[in-house]
Amino acid sequence: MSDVTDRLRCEILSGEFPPGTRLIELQLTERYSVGRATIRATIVELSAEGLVVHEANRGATVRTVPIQVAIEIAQARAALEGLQARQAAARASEAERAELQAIIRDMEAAVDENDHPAYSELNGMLHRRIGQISGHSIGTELVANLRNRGAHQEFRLALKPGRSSISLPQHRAVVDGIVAGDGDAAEAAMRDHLASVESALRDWMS
Amino acid sequence: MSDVTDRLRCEILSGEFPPGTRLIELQLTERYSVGRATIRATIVELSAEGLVVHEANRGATVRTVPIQVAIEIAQARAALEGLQARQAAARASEAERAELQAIIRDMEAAVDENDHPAYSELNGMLHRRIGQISGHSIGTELVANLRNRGAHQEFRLALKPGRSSISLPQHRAVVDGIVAGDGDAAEAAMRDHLASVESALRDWMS
DNA sequence: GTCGTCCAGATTGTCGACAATCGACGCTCG
DNA sequence: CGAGCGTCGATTGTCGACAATCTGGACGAC
Repeated sequence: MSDVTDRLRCEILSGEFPPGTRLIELQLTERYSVGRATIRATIVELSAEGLVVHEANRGATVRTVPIQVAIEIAQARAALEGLQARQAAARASEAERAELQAIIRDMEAAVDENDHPAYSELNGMLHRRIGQISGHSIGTELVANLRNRGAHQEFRLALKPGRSSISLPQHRAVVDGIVAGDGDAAEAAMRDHLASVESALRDWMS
Repeated sequence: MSDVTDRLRCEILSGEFPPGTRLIELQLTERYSVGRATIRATIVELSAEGLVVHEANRGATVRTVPIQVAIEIAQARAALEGLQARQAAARASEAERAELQAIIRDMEAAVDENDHPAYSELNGMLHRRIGQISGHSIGTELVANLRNRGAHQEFRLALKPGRSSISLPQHRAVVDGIVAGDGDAAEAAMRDHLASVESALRDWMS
């Protein structure tokens, strides 16, 4: 919608407004130099995206995502992205298959060089690209929503040492399934991958 | 949020505003006797729910759902509700298992009496209840969203003669799996059920 | 006759101001 | 000294008005 919506969303995701922060309309008005009506619209929108909660007459706060809900998010993503992986296996063109393999190669290089930011970026790109290739617009939309909600936790998880060496072979399995046109394998690999994210979150619970 | 949001959502779902209708803010203002700011907020909200599309400087229209997208909705629901059915099988209390069986019995009665509205209502209640029992808040939220978006098509599909006699045994299989505590069976049955919805939609495509 | 331009009406985007509501502080009373 | 109540500041909900933008049709040039 408005440019302001993107900016606020970005600042929430980057941790500028930590979870639990109250979003006071007047403060945001002067921060972004727009009227309150605009701020109001962005808050309603981000509320629908699940990034903020908006109680009547009590204003909006940045959503705090309990570990339990982060686990649910990972489960829902497993279900939806598994579906996407299956369809991507059936629909990917030759060029797209090569592109996915190239991303995997870049990820291997990033792991070798211990370049965590690059790996994280490639990770996001791989998931997004598979969604696009699947052609599943609804799934892509819902997954983007879920990714927003879980961004904070995923960010922390990615920093855990040794995490990338666990997830890399799982990603490779997903891409192998898609390249081979084996929808069952691709879906299973994707669900495995996100199940491993889920169990890592459970460990983190303590 | 506002009471107006619920009213407008209801009227869209009931067909008062058919897909493609332009939603003009001034008309809605006088229809609901509220200011334009309120209407604006409800439109942003319904837009986020996917019920209406809202192009910049061009206003809002009731979303038209092409058959292709309706199929995607059914697929995404299959993935998410399959997950819910699995978890419901693991978590349902004795009372809840009995409740689900009671709904199935009521559905059988509705089919016997050819009471389509009652069957449709029970159908919705069964799916909703399974979502609640699963305790999966994220999944429940996403499924509610998807149900809204596909409401028109599902409505037409439900009117198709003989449809209930196909879907009833599928529903029974889902509940049987949950009652038996067999998560795999419950998930498979739910996915089967929504796959059959998908193929019915594909038939309807012609 | 057709294309491009321009104008008028309609509709949306944004703003500032007022009314309604909530939370907290301080005060009084038991 | 503690509980209940009233008041006050802060924040949100709503409204009307103005500015910006888009749509459709009329007009004129080629």
